Amino acid sequence: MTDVPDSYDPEQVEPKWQEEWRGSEIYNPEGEPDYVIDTPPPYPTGQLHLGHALGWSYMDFAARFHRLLGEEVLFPQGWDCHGLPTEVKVEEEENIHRTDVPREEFRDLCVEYTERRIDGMKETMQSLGFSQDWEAEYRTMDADYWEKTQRSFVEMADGEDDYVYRDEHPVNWCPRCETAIADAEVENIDREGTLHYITFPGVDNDDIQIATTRPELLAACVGMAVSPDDERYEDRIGDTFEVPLFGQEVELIADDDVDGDFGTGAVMICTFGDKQDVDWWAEHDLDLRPVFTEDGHLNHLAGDYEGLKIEEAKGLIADDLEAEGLLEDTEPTDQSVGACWRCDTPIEILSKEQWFVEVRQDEILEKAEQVEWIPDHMYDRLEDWTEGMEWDWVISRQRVFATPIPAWFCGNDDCEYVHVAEIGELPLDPTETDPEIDACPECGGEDWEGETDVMDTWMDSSISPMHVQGWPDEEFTPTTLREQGHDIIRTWAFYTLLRVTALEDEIPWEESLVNGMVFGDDGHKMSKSRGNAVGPEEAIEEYSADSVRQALALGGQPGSDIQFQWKEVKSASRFLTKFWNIFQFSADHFDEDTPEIDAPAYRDADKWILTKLSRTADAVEEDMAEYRFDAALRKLREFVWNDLADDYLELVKGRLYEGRPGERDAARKALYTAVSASVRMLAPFSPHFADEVYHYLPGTEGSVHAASWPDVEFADEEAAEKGDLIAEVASEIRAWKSDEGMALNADLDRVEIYSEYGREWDTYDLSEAVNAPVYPEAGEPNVELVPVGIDPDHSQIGPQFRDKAGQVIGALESADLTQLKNQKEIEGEISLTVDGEEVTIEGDAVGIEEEYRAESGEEVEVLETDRATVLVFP
RNA sequence: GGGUUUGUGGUCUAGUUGGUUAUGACACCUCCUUGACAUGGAGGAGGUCGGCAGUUCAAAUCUGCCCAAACCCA
Repeated sequence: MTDVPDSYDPEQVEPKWQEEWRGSEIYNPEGEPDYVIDTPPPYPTGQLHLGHALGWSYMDFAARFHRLLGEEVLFPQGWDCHGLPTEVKVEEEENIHRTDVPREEFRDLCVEYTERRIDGMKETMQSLGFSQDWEAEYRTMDADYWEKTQRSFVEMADGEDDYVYRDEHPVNWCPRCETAIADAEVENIDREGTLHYITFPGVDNDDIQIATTRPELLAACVGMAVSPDDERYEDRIGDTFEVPLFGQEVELIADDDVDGDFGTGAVMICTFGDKQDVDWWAEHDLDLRPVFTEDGHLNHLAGDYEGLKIEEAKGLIADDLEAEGLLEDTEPTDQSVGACWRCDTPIEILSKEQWFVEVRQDEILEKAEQVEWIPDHMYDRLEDWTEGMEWDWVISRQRVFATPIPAWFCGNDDCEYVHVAEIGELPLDPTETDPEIDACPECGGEDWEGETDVMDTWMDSSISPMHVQGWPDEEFTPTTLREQGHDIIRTWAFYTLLRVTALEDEIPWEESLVNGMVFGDDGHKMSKSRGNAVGPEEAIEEYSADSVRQALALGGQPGSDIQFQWKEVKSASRFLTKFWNIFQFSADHFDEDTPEIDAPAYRDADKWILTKLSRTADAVEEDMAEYRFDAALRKLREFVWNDLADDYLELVKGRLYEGRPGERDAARKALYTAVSASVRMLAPFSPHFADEVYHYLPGTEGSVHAASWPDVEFADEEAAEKGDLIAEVASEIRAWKSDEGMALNADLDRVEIYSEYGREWDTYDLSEAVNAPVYPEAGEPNVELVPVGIDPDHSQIGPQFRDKAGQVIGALESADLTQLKNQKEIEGEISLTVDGEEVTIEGDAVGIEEEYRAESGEEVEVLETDRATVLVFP
């Protein structure tokens, strides 16, 4: 084989194979798949970042590995299209407000925009060599997908279980996005606020002071509260006070949840400042005085302040309190405020009529426990989040670009009937279509008003495993794997568990593999302002996709955060070069018949490398099956570099160049087996490189990704031991030559090797490797033997002597070495006096370290390895 | 404030049920063009395994406390 290029050029090779794969069907499963990935449908931001690259690499490693095992793998790719950020971008780009154009037109603009974004991300995915089945691509904005979302809604609304309901209830509200949002979409941000000490004049009693960071909520004040244990207010429970500036009268109540140490120990209760207010309001049956509008202004209940923005009102009201002499003091305070995770605007809590999905914690957790979480502590996160859920999931959004809620309201103002569509009517947009039923079953009215609210996008993505499994046409069976970042456990994983449990009473996936975050080279979160952000494209261009993938695999074990390091990418690229050179050298000795070499006369070195290969393949397979990609790749690299290249290749060079046909064939066959197996094991990590090598390898047909996992059952323990001896001696002599300043191929007069294998081993390859005649010898070399120390076996001496073990070791160390040696050799045990007592130690438990010393003046060098004593005659 | 996770040579990282000399990579120093590879080879220096206490004959590993960081939650 001489047509193998001298060097490996990923810039040319990678695009070539990507093109090849695109035109083939190797990533499309045939028939019923065995291994199904519920790929996270990313939000089409247009940019695939390294965090995505990590998650997708994990999935691709798993997909390719399972294909090599002969499984039919379904690795689809979806896109979670709907959502606010796109609406905002489109508004910016078109310079319009979404209400400026008809809903349908605005939706079309969003679709068009999303398509462009998807294309960009797809390109990066392909340049990273991911092996999705693009025939199974889906987009949640397509009608055939959101038909499923609507169907799932209808089933959950109509089913006996009745998960979906409509109600007025306080919800998180983003005043900028002007929509309700779910708990999962609220993020807490820490900031410094101002604590206002405000006097509430007493009605027929003394004044009281409260502390609040939100004076703009005075208009919404419906009560005051103190801790029941607070002695300062012991006699004042039930007293009435007047709300400053606004005049409504409120009562002081006692509640355990008041923190008496904060501010003055008295707080005002408003509708609503936070969730705590909601609790108090519900528990003490207080009035509802909502003062905020949906777009973040004050309404008529705020009197003169009507129309002001919330932030403006805060300042003005504080000023006016000051003017009235009711603002006692202000001080800075650290506060944590809920904010919209999409735009960081502080959220408000408004009481609104919305659609909800009931959260049934127990049944979600029951299913979550049946999922295998990798790493398993990720289950705890889900459990914590689930148990901490206080409110049901609000699924309606006051937006446009999302799945329409298939429901209508009776057009008769006096009738409150709400009609949910039948499954047969779907997909539909209720703002454009009337229901199939004619008359309202309650009032007989025939006019219908379509629901303009749309669904939370998590309603789309939380049925992804069902979509992937062909629901509703096919009966649902759990997918095999869900891979995702730990940041979306509380959202996507949670909602998916909720939905699949509700709809199918099944787990969505058997295994949930969680990836960590990817940090920059400096160990910090990647950010543009920090200047440590790296995109996949940049890294590919610098070193190759195959190297980036290896660097991601080796960054740490799945689940832990990893640091993106250029040096790892670089060392991966060096490994590929090394592997290429090994292959190139090997290929020189291969021909078309090499794979067919039958009954080769393997020598010890061959049996040794095959045994090592077999062990490596087993270990790597085990790691891959457990998603320990880091360990798998590390073991593979060590085998290829240390065992195959450094040791085996050096040993068999002589045989390959000058051996007799039979001897040569054995080496060629063993080498072929090792290279062929290694390249297949590398295929999940570096698929382009692997295909390139595989394609040049004789006896192969088609892609390495359609090949099978190496099945090298070779176990010759004795040959493995002898091979270790050979490799060890070769390496020791190489090191010695290096130390002596000799050329590594310098010839030697002869080498004698004394080992437990005596004369019963194969010296041919070693002799070639060290360039000297090699004489295996039994017995002891004829040189002076000097004991230099002891090597106690703590695992024997420890348990035997317990608390005396330290003294025993001490006695051994100070004993006369020659005497110890004699005792051990003659009696098989060692007797010592320890602390005035006679103790006896098994001979096995004490190793005697000895060194051979050449007689002075003799032309011989004595080298010691673990398994042998080597006499080198230069 | 609560929870989860992490802390190993300059940097990143491995270490399965406690057991001799703690893994590898990168960087660093010295030497070497030998018939795959100088993107290579051989050798070397560099660690109180975050700290303190405890359990044990024996702790990177188990327990407790403390410190630091990341994430999640309040």
